[in-house]
Amino acid sequence: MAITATDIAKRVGVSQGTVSSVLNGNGAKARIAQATQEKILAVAKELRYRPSFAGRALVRGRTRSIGFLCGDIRNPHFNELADLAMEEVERRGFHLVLAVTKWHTAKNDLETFDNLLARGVDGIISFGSAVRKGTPQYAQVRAEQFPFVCIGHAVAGLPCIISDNHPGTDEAVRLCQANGHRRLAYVGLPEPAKERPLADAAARHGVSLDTYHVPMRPGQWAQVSACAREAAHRFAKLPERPTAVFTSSDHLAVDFASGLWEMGVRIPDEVSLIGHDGTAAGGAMSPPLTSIDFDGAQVLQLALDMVFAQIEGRPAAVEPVAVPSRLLVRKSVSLVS
Amino acid sequence: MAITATDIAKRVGVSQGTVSSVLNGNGAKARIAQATQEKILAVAKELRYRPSFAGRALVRGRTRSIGFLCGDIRNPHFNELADLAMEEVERRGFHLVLAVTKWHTAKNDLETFDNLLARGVDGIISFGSAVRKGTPQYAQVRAEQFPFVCIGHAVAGLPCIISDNHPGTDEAVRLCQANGHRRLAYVGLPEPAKERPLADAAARHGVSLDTYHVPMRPGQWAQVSACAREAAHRFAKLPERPTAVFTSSDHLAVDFASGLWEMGVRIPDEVSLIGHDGTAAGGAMSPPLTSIDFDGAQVLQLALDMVFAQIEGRPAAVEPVAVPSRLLVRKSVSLVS
DNA sequence: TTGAAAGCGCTAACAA
DNA sequence: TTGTTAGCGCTTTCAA
Repeated sequence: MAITATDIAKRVGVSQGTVSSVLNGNGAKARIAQATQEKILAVAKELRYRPSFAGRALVRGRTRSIGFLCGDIRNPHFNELADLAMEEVERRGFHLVLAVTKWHTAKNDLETFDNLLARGVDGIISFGSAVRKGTPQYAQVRAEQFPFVCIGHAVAGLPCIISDNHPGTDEAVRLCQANGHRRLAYVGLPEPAKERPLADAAARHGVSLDTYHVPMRPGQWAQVSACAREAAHRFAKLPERPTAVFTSSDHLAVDFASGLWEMGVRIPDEVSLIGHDGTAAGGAMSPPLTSIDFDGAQVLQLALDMVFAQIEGRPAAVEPVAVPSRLLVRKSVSLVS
Repeated sequence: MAITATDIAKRVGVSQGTVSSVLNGNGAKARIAQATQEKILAVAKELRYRPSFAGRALVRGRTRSIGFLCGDIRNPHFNELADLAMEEVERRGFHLVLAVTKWHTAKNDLETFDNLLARGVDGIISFGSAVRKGTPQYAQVRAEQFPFVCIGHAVAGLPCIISDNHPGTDEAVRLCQANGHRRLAYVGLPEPAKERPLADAAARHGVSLDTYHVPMRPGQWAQVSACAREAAHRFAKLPERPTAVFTSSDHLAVDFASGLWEMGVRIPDEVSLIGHDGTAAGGAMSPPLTSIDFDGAQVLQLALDMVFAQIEGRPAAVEPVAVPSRLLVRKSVSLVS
């Protein structure tokens, strides 16, 4: 069994309460004799004492941990964000608990959310859209004022941060247009928040837009790669191909590009490619991927500020905060051949 | 405040102990009346009761969570493994708590390990090499018989799983040799476990081997990408380039390939590339990366079996378990031009 | 300057 | 069939 504060107390010959005060740095406040303090500290170190997480959490009513709910930790969009979040959260003395839903189903999303709650996290940052009006979880979060922030989806009545994809998308379409592209394509999951700005921009700049939804049913999440690859194969065989492809994510773009490569279609010479999310992983592609970025660092900072504010009792605004996207120009768009 | 078992007890008009029994499925064993059980269950659901994590952990002495200690969650090797681990661990009713060290320093590695302990995890799977003979952590793990498994590094006296890189590396070198390659290169971190088998195989197959260590000092971990890219730039300018490059990881290979692309050097036409770890991310490169795989799924399964065995009180073997690597042939190796 | 004690929410053994 | 009780390890207040 691990060693407890009581063990130390016995060794030093003081009460457990005294040990607790000293170990929490309240020795001075509690007016414990210097000598006693030193002895306690020494014994604690010698025995490699570490306070019981559970004991502490129980009495404090806090676990000092934040839940991070996302669809897939393999997706660079999420693992890069998780990485950032971990760093920041730890800087604040908290831990990050990851939970991935694999986007099986909305039901699974909610279950994962419940899991996180069961895990005793003090707040949740969610990239899913499951916690929405009408679900018991939504009611609970509101009733308990549970610290919560949703990123990427507007949830009425709850704090959330959404990306305004218009500016970045418009820039991207303009770039394509300037490079002579007249036929664009969207390849990816059905995502109105990304497709609408694209359709708008295409119309505005007088270029056509074809849409190829990657077929992904619930439970198929593991096969994104395969789907994107197949989509690329089909795309390559199209009689008259669009010359620039917008994908719903960098993650998908990687596989799509690989699929094109297999078909002998080269980027950016034969097809230009534009991703979404502005991940570092996109930047490490061959060629580096031009992408519609949403400034993850800023969004995350905002999100964390919002959860921590709630944890500290300051309520967060519930009007969606919109962060404008912008184009991250790299090397996957070129003059149409 | 969240709702407690006592709240339910009051509402139903029974004792808190009764509520606890029923909610833990011990209603029958405790011979609680059917009607009472139903009432309790109903109220619990209505109030969306969730047992306090801390309370439960305290009395059980377990948090039902496993720590996953790795260097970098952006590295596909780790995030793919973490993904697998999460799934399996959750299947067993546990949670996975991630902790990344960024490989700053050994000291940081140990601190992160301590963090995980402080977090109250019931066991740790570590990809770091910090917990080694001589450290207090090592002593503690042994003294407390703390459930622990190290992957990738042999730790005397502690359960560990290492990869025997010889078979896969030999296959890879043979493949290169058969394709006409006479000059190989190793690009990556100094990693004897990978370099030695490579040197052996090169000698055995009569091909030369140059070594280019990517300069990475502690704290520079964030710049792997930049380093790999620069290494590629330097490599591209070499007067007489080796024709096949072995990297220390798929992660690094991605950036190295991108760097080569920028210099106009094409894979596999001008340079063949072989990665390490056999990640899905490598398979999504253009071209798909041939890689020395170590069967992460099997290793992880083994590792989890070992931690869970220890958690359940069965001690695990402390002789290193070696898993042979094998070559994952994809499309980044071709005939030398 | 320190000890004693209450109580956080829960489980489990034992009474009633 | 159900209630009571004793802790789990900790923080914190109040006494001594």
